[in-house]
Amino acid sequence: MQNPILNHIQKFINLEPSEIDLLESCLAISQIKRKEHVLQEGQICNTMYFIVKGCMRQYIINSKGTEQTLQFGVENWWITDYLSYHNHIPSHFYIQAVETSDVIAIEKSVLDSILIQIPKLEKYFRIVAQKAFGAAQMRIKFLFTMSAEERYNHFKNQQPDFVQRVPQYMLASYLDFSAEFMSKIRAGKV
Amino acid sequence: MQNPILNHIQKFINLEPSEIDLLESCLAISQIKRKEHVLQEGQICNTMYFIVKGCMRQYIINSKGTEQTLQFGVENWWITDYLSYHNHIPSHFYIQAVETSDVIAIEKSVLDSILIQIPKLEKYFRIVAQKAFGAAQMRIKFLFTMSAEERYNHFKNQQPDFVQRVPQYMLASYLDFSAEFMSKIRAGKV
DNA sequence: GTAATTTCTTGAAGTAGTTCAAGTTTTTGA
DNA sequence: TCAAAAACTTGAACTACTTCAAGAAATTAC
Repeated sequence: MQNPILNHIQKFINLEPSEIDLLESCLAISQIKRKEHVLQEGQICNTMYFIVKGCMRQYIINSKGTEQTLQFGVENWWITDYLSYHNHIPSHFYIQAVETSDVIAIEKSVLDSILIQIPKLEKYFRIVAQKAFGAAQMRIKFLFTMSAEERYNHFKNQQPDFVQRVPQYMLASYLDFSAEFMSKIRAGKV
Repeated sequence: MQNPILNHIQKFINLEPSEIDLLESCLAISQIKRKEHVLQEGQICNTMYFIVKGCMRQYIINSKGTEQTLQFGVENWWITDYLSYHNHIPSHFYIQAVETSDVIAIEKSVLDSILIQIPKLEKYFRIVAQKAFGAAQMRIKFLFTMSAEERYNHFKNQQPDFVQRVPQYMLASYLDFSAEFMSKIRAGKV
């Protein structure tokens, strides 16, 4: 059974057998235990993570000491801090496993070398990044135009299973309201 | 004098003279008058715009009929709706010139063909999209962690000239507060 | 140059959310 | 299996912002 990342890549580009071999040889799956961090605030992020199985999140700790989740990643998503990655500057974010997860961690030096050997992969990463940016724009639209309750209901309609999968306080902060208010929304007390 | 987009591209990749010629022949600058739209809500976006000179914005009209700016673009920025562009679905956004602007408009069919002829350009668009996504993540962080006044001051410190360049009500909506509140922040009445 | 339009300002009243604190329930891991 | 830790709930008090309405100032375009 081949590396699951290859299925994802081949949704966007076609790979030659030799290219598949090269990727198989470079890309190993590793397990990140629940609550384990792969990036801490202040570190320079020089790794991209492809999530094979599980759930990761990017979060910050705000001035009141509360965690706020900026991004979740599940199966077939990439997660990293692209700004730290590209500019070699300390990250503003934590990246952590929400569930014990299988990921493919690719260091920048390795990826740069793979991209030179298989230039075709540039297209894959271009499309992944462009779609992610498009999704971020929609996320900002929802944050701007919907009330807290509307954001919760919209998210629940779009991702009914995911709502069960993560602690409510993480989802509340992702939707930009407090854990207490989430409780009241769910109880119909708003 | 060569097409200004070439300077931007060559910050990230090296182009051969023949590739420069090809790009010069495909890419023309057009002028978008102030307030003119290049994308309306509901249209399918099949063009990317590179801003040579001027200022564009992406915005929505919310349920109260008020415009809310999600993104500004200035010199050397790309602006488009990537989700509509990639998925061929109707856009949620308007894209409009804030100032009369010079842009290079590239249709998807043309760009796809250029990318086949100059695969190296994939890297350029990959990096542009990854950096844009990184910037969007930071934007969400600021929206989550700062008060309205902090967001205004932070933006003013980062982009002092830009604050003068656009109507305050547009900047207010970009920073996610009302035009009236912007007025009070600036007057020190908060 | 001036009318028309757009943008900015101000105060008063209202509200969608937060914060706090304490108790309850659920989940985790040895 | 059970103690400890993590997650969820509730109500009361509070606040950072919005909304509205009306007038003033600045900018645009013929």
